Amino acid sequence: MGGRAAAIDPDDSPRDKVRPILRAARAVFMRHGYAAASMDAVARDAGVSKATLYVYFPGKRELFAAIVLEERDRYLTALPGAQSKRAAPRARLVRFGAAVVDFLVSPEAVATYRMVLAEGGRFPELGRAFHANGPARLLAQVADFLEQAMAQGILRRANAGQAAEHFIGLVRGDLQLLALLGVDERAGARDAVVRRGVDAFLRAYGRSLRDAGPDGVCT
Amino acid sequence: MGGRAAAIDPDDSPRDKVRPILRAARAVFMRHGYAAASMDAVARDAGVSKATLYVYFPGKRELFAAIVLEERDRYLTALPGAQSKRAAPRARLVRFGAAVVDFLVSPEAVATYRMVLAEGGRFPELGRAFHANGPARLLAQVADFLEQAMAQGILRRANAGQAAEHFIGLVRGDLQLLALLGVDERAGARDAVVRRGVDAFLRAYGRSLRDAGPDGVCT
DNA sequence: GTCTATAAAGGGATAGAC
DNA sequence: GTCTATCCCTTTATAGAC
Repeated sequence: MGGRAAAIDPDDSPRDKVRPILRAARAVFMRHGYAAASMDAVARDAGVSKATLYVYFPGKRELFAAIVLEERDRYLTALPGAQSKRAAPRARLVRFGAAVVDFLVSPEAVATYRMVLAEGGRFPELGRAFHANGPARLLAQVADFLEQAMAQGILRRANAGQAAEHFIGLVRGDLQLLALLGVDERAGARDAVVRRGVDAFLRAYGRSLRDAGPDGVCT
Repeated sequence: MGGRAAAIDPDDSPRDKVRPILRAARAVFMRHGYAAASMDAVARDAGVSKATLYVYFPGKRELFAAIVLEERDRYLTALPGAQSKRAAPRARLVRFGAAVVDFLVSPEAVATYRMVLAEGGRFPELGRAFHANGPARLLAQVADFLEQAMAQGILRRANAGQAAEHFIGLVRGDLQLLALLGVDERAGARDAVVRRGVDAFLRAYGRSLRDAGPDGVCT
C-alpha cells in the first residue's frame, strides 16, 4: 500500500487520512467499547499504520473524544415533520413516537449510547458534549413538533420542552433499556408500547377527550 | 493471610474465600468496567492470590457473570410504601417518585448500569438476567404501589404494570441519562423534575381533577 | 487450597528509515 | 508524512512448591 511518495499534491491533504481514521475509529470503538478497542484495529481498518495514526491524534483518549464529538451531525434523524396534516392527531403522534423509538433502538444509537455511557464517569466532558449534541437535539426536535401541535390546537398550551421530555419518556418505555441490554424479545412490542405511551400523553397534554383514545379519563 | 493449614474445619468453607472475591470483583468491575478491570486488582482487593481466584472461577467472563447475577438481592430498594396514608395523594406520589429517582441516580445503580449496558451486546444472557432481577423488580414495586393507590381510589383503574412504566418514564426524565453520562449539573433539579412528572402522571391516571395540580386539563 | 513465579499474548506508544 | 520494527508495560491464565 505504498501509494504515491510524499507528494506536494494539494489533493493529498491530511483530511484524506483523517477521515478514514475517524471512520475506522468510530466502528472499532462502537464495536468493542473504549477499553477493549485497540489502536491496531483502528489502524488496520483505516488502512494506515499505527505511527500515522499517532501523527494525527496524540493518543487513544483524544481519538475517542474526537469520534464522540463528531457524532454531532450523525445524530440528526429524519423524523416525520408537520407533513401528513390530514392524519388524525393521535395517529400523527403515534407515527412520530414510533420514529423516535426506532431511532433510539437503532443499532447505531445503541452502540453509541453503550460506548459513551460506559465511559461517562471517566470522560465527563464527553458526557456533557454528547448530551448537548445528541439527546438534547432530539429533545428539541420533539419539542418543535409538539409546539406545532399546540399551535394547531391539538395539544393544550404547555412548556414544549417539558412536554417533549414527557413524550419521550412515555413512548420509550423500557424499549431503549432492553435494546441497550441486548434483549430483543420485546422488540415486536414497539407499536403497542408507543400507542399506549401516546394514549397516556394525550390524557396529560391533549386538548379534548376525543383525542384520548378508547377510554377517557376525568370520570 | 496464612491462616490455619488445609483443615477439615467446616468453618473454613469455600464461602470464606468466595464472598470476599465477589465483593472485590463487584467493586473493581463497577469502578473500571469489564474490559478495563484486571484480575490482579480483584485478587489484591480480595486479599487472595490470582491463582486462588482461578480455583473458584474459570475465568474473567464467569466472574463477571457471577457478580452481575448476584446483584439480584442488592437491587431491592427501600421505597416508601403505603405508610403516610394521611399525606395528600399528590405528595405521596412525589415522595415515592423522588425515592425511585434517587435510587436510579445513586452511585451504585449508575455504576451497575454502566457496567451491564456496556457489555449488553457481548453478554446477552446477562442483559436478560439483569433486567429480570433489576429494572423488572423495580417496576413491580412501583406497580404494587400504584395498585394500592388505585384500590384507594386515588388513581383510576388501569393496568398497574402499564401505569408503572409510564410513572417511571415521567419522573425519571433525563436525570438517569445525565447521571450515567457523568453530568451533575441538573442534579439539583430532581425535585422539580419529579413534581412535573407526577403532575403529568396524575393528569393521565388521576381520578379527579383536584389531584391534577395547579392547572387542570380537560378544558 | 493457597501461594510465588512465570509463561504467553496483546496493547499503547515510539524510533528511525525513507 | 508514512512506513516497519520494536520497546515496555499490563493482562489473562497457569505451573509447581507447600
